[in-house]
Amino acid sequence: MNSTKIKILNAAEYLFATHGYAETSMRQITNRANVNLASVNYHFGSKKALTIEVIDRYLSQLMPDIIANLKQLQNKKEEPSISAIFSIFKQPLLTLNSINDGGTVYFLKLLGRGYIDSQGHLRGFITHKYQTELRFIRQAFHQSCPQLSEEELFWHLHFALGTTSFTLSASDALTDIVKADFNTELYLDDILDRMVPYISAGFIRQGNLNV
Amino acid sequence: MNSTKIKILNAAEYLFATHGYAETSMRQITNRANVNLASVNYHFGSKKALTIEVIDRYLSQLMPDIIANLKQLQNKKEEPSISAIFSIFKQPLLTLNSINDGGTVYFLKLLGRGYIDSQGHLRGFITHKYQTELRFIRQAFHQSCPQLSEEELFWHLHFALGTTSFTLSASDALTDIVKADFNTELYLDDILDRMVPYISAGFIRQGNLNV
DNA sequence: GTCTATACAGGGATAGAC
DNA sequence: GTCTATCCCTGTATAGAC
Repeated sequence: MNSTKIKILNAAEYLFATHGYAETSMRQITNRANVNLASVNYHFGSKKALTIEVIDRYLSQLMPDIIANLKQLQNKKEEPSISAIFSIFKQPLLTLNSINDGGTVYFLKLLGRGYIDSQGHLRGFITHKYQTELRFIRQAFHQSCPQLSEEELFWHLHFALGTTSFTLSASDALTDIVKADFNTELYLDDILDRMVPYISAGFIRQGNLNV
Repeated sequence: MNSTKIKILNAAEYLFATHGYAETSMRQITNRANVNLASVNYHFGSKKALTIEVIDRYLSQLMPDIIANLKQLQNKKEEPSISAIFSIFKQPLLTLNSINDGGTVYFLKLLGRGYIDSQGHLRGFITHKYQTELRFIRQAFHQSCPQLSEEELFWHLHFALGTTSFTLSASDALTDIVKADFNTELYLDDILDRMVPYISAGFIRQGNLNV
């Protein structure tokens, strides 16, 4: 149990999610973690590698959970509802809160920032390390919803991921705008409540799934 | 006619689009533009301000195109569908790509970054300069889906922006995956075609309205 | 193995001479 | 407007202490 690594991961996760990747310096991270500056490079190799490990801490728990839920769904004979499909992701995502308080939001924020920010290094890492899991997810979805082609599902899942991670990444800014323009005080729950129907609609229309 | 400003803008635009924002240094920009390092800060104030002006060169071309297309659509007698409105954005966006290689993707990446950025300088600039254009666009959407309140429309439009920015940020990788796994050759054009129905679906309240 | 102090090159920004 | 010199901060590498 290396406590320095974990202290760095926790500090980096918080700072990356709240201030952004580029706006967070190694010195800020190590100050917050109460460790020496050089320990980041000793334990992780580079700032970029640290970013990936921060996200992978969540992914390594998320992926097996999703696969397990998918296999469970495949065992049932009936055609799955759209809400059943979403709960495949919902429960594993909420479980991330057990790793670290607010973990679910951190993960989705970091994913969004990482996808848009980095030169595709995060993407490359994920598609390489979780190659088999990602393929399994697509194939399982295809078997469960034969009315959508595997390729259509691939795109739909990515669109949904985009909506989710972008919205959460920008959630602070968006709630500020809404407060200024519409005088409405919104919290994360409210945003999610607005987002879920939007995401679902994109699946229902083309797929003709039962709600 | 200040040629130094334009030389800097051209160099920055190219380098930002090909190597990314963070990976492009002021010294690279000024070397490519054959101007002095300090001239960037003299003419633009900061690297961030330069970025905003680079984006604005895209915006200043995009906005009139979109408005023109919208007005053309409104001249037709029938009520325009949501997907028809979204298709309005497609051609102007792709035009950015023909002006500068990778322009479409880079513009949307920067737009996404600007919205994720909690400081919101880019957001403030856009909403101020393109006030009337943005209001016109919002009104067009409001006419096509009057069942959505202004606040709901705000969120839906940002969900759509998130899907677009996120997806196109990864578009090169996604087309690679699709080619490898499904043996389908896709271009930016095709991705937008797949995205429009998905984005539009979220604007339609379950069951009614023309798609 | 782990941690610390420190050196270094490259980053953006700026003051002042021209 | 333009240029030089310089400032402080960044990520990274390394030598040496525990």
